[in-house]
Amino acid sequence: MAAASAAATISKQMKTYSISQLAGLFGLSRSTLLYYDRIGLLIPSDRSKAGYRLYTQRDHDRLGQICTFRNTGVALAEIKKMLASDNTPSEKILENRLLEIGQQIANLKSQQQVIIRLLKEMTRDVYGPAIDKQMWVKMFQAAGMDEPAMMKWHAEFESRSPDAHHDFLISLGISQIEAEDIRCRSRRLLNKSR
Amino acid sequence: MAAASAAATISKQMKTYSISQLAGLFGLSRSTLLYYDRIGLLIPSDRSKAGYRLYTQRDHDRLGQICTFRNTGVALAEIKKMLASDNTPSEKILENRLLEIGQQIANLKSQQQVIIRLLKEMTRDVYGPAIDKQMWVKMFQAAGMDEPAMMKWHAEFESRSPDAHHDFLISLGISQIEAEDIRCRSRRLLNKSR
DNA sequence: CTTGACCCGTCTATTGGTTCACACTTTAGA
DNA sequence: TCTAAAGTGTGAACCAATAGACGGGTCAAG
Repeated sequence: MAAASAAATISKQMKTYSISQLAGLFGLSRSTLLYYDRIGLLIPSDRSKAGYRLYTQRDHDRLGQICTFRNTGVALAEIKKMLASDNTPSEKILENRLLEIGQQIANLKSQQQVIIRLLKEMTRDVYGPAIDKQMWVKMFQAAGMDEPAMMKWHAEFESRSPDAHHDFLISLGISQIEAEDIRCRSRRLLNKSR
Repeated sequence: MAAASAAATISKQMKTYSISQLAGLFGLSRSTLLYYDRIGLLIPSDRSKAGYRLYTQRDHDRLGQICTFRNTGVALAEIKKMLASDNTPSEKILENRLLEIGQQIANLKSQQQVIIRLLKEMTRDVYGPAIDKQMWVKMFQAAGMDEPAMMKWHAEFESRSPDAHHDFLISLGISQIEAEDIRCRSRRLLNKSR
């Protein structure tokens, strides 16, 4: 029993990390590790005689896993479950998360639409009906959209409501011909991708 | 002064809404309106003699605006600012939000990548290296991906790391020829969109 | 006048932490 | 060896944006 205990107990020679050390290693704050301890997600294997948390290599590895799952946006409670039962009910959780992400992206995209509509209205009020195409491009670029993203956006707009897309393009002061060109390219992109 | 007061005061005949009525009208909960009152975002213009909140038509309209901005995901504090100064410093806020949304979408997409990588590893561990193509398609479909979305995903994978994409396709038990076909189509889609 | 539906304010819980206050321990330099 | 700084412990409060429960007051119909 003494031998078993010796094997099970954390060896004194083993390398341990203090809370701030470990946090720094993973780019987390001390507070976060305190929090993980509190919610039982990562409880340090040992304490110093003064009560300081001592994280072992195993704790270090576990935190690595936690960070990996955290990067998927899975809730901490779910991560805890996944690490507890180490076979693979994890799959379901990850698949659910994949589904969630899809919905969230869809939400964000619809928010984009709303904002763009609002900005369009506001700029029309202020600058008159003829808004510069330039200005829109600048605005989209400021929003992190690059050329392909803008093309994709046009394609989506075109598929969602072709008439509104046409009106929108015309409202930018773009010529009929150029507008038709953009719509045509949008439709082609759309056809390619389905 | 009596006349001015009469004009400024809320007329007794004016149609008013109770808190639950108004909430129902906009698909919100009573708690939400209570909260909006507490943070000063929407304070009812009047109270009944028993202290009940009475929302006027103007309150109703203001809530409409609030809901519109809420649909853009702008924080309530920002909405409050926008409604307070009614010219257009709102633009900056909306543009910032547009930027934020772009970042959030990028985050979510990277989360997707992480999950897909994890799921791939897990399924390989459990079912051996030869995973069914069928299974992946089913999994993606469960995640809300349709054909065009899957094609887009392949295109992204191809652009991000062509070798890994190739390995991935082969690992699904897909023939060299079919894999080449998919990669080729991915590249074409990619070229079209940039 | 009673009943049931509605409303009141207040309190708690949620997620993933962050920040604060205050006391104790460790470590470094003088 | 003393002291000051840095590190650590605990517990609590705070953030957004609600949701729900509580005990008690109010309103309309029967």
